[in-house]
Amino acid sequence: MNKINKYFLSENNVPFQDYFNFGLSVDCVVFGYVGEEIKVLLVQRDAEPFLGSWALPGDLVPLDEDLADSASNVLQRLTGLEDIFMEQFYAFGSVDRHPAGRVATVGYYSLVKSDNYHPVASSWVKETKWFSIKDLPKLAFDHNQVLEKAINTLKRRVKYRPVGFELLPIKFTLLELQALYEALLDYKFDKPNFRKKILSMDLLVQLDEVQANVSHRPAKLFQFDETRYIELRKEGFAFDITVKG
Amino acid sequence: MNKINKYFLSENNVPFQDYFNFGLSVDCVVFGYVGEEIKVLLVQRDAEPFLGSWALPGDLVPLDEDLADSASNVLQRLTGLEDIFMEQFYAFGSVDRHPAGRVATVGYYSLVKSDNYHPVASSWVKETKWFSIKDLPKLAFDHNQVLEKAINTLKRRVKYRPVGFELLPIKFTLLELQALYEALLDYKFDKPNFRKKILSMDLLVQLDEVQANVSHRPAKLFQFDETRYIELRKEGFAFDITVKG
DNA sequence: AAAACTTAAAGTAAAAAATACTATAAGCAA
DNA sequence: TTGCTTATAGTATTTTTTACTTTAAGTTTT
Repeated sequence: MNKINKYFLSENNVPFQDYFNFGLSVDCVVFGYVGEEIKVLLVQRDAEPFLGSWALPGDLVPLDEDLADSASNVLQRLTGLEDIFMEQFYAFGSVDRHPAGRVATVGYYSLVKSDNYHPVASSWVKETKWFSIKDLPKLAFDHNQVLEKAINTLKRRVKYRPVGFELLPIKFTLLELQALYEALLDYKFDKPNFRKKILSMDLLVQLDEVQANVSHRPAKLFQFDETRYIELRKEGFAFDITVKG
Repeated sequence: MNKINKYFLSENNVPFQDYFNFGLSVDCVVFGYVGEEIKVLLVQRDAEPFLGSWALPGDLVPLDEDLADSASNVLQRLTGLEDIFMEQFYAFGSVDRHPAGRVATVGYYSLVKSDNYHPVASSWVKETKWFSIKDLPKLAFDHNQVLEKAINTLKRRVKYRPVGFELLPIKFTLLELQALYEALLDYKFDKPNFRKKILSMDLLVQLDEVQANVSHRPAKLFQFDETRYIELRKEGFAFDITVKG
C-alpha cells in the first residue's frame, strides 16, 4: 500500500495519485576549454527515443536517489567521469518535452580541465565528443534550449565568481587566463591592465616555475588559491571581471 | 495504453514505468516591502500533511500543465493574486522532502507592490499573511530551506538587475528607493552619492509631482523607465549597485 | 657571440568614478 | 518671520580604470 493514498486534494477530489506520474531527469552540461575554445561534452544516443542523435548526457532519476546526487551519478554512468561537482542552473518542464511521457528535467553544469578527464561511452551512449559551443548540432529533446540556458548562465556567472580557473590546468600563465576570459566574455582585454587587475585581487600564487618549450621569453606560472578566495570572501571581497559594451 | 511502455532502460531492464512515479510541485516566494521591511507572503495550510503549519504557497503541478505556467496559476488558486510574473530560482528534490511520496519542487519568486495586491485565502489555504524575512516561523516541508535560497537569490540579483523598483509604488522618492536598497543589502548609503549614482544611470523619469502630507520640504517623485532600461541594455549598460564589505 | 626578434612584465600619466563632506534651498510649523 | 527638517546641489579628495610606453628576459638567426 503506497503512502500517497493517504492524502487527497481537497479542491476537486482528484486523488493525489493522479499527480504522481511525472518522470524526473537531470541533464549535464560539462564545459571544457581546448585550443582557446569553449567546448561542451555531448553524447550520441544508442537508445530510443532520438536514437543516433547527439544529446546532453542525462537520464531519469530513480525514485530513491536525491536530485542533488543524481547529476554526477548520471555523468559517471554515461561517460565514466568521476567526482565532478555539478551546479544546478534551471529546471525545464513543458508538457511535451519528452515523447515517452511527462518528464521534467533539471539542468546541471560544471567546468572541467578537459585534459584530466577522458570520457568513455557507456550505458546507452554510443559515443562521446567535445563540441565547440559555437558550432553545435541539432540535439535530442529540448536540449538545444537547455544548453543555451547553460551557456548564458555560465557567461553571467563567470563575471562574478572565479569559476573560469576550473577550465584551466592547475598551472597557467596570465596570458592563458586572459585568453580564456576573452573567449568566455567575447571581449579583448589590454594585456598590462588585465594582469594588474587579476594580480591585485591577490587570488593567485606565483610558482617558481615558467612555461616550457616556448620560442620566446617564457611566462611565469600561476596557480589559483582557493583557500585565499574563501578567506577574502569572508572579508567582503567580490570577484568581478565585468566589462562594458 | 500509456506511451511510456514503448521504452525500456537498456542497462538494467527496469521498465520506464518505474521511473514515472514522481510528483512535481511549484512553490512561490512572493516578496513585498512594507514599512521599510522586506516581507514574504505565507499561507496557513488547511490540509494534510502539515495541517495548520505556515508554508509557501505551492502545489502539485497537473500532468497537463507546463511548469512555466504553473507558478502563477498556483498563486492565483491559493491567494487570488493575478497576473504575477514569477521567476524560477531553484529546484529541490531530496528523496524524503514530502511525506506523501517522491515530490520534486521548483521554486519561483516575484516582487510585488504589496499595496496593489490583496491576497485572499482559497482552496486548501486557511489564511494568508505577510511575514518579515527577519522573523519567520517554522514552515512546512523543507520550505525554510526553499525560502532561504530565494532570499539569497534575491539579494544577489538585486545588485545587478533593477528589480528593486518592483517592490516600490510606481511613484517614489529617491530616499524611499535608498531605504529599500538599504533594507535589501543591509548597508547604509550616503544620501547625496546614492542620489547621484541612481540619477546618473538615467533610468528614472522625474515627475512634475512631489510628496504629499509631509511636515517638511517634500521630495520630488520619480518613476522607473522600463523602456529606457531595455534600450540601455542593448547599448551594453549594466545595472550595478554592488557595495563592498 | 652579437643582433634581431618575440613576448613578459613593470611603469606612468591621464581620465573617470567613487567617496566624503559642505553648502544651499525649499517647504512646514510655531 | 524664525527656526526646523529634509531635499538637493556642489566640491574637493581619493581611488580605480584606462590607455599607452618602456624595459626586461628569453629564443632564434646570422
